[in-house]
Amino acid sequence: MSFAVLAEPARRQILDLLRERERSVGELVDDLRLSQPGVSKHLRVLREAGLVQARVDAQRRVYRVRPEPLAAIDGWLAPYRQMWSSRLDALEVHLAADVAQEDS
Amino acid sequence: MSFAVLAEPARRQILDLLRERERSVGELVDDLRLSQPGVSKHLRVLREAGLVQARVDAQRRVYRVRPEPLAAIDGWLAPYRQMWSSRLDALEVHLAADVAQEDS
DNA sequence: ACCTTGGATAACTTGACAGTTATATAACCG
DNA sequence: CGGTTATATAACTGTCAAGTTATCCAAGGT
Repeated sequence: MSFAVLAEPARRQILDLLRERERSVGELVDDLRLSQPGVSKHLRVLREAGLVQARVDAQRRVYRVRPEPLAAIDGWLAPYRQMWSSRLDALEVHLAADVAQEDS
Repeated sequence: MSFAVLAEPARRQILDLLRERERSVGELVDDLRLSQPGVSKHLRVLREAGLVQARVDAQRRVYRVRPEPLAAIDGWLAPYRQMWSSRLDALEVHLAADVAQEDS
């Protein structure tokens, strides 16, 4: 699972940037206060995790997001999502009950 | 965001175990091939991230999951979820079109 | 052909963290 | 009380990963 890949803030930021639109490495370097090799290294990790994909445009590599691997994370999260949403539901019921009490 | 906390497989495993039912540290040690101080250390990280909560029962500390902080991760994931689900939709449409073509 | 641009890779340094053993703390039990 | 159980913390070690600079490679432009 790619949790470890996403643990790095710079990599999440890269994904967020690429989510808007695809970008070349140089554009990412401008946005990410980080050296060019640093960006390339993160991109490599993301590429090997299948989270981004590079297209060659002359001397540039233009990267874009591939969201599919994130489904695994979403899957891990799913049972917990039920937990916190049911707790929210319970909270709502509780609050509603309080309001009802105020009426009496 | 607690991505870094979840990057550690042992910590995800602890959460998964606690999701079934609350457990004492000792029970977790039995399940997680890991030394007792190792487990305690992971529990500390999880506790400080608000992902687990300890209840005192005599000499034991019984831990249980607090799923709320995972909502932040879910929130980060949300826009990507749209991306991959819309891609799946597109795939379905594509497959449906293929089937339709076979009919002709 | 030469120089420049855009990225990737290499080599290195450093810091963080997971795991360990040993020890402290605290509550229960006889 | 004294011993035992349950957990936390301390101190240490080793590994790994992120960041850096320097270098390589490929493609473009003139």
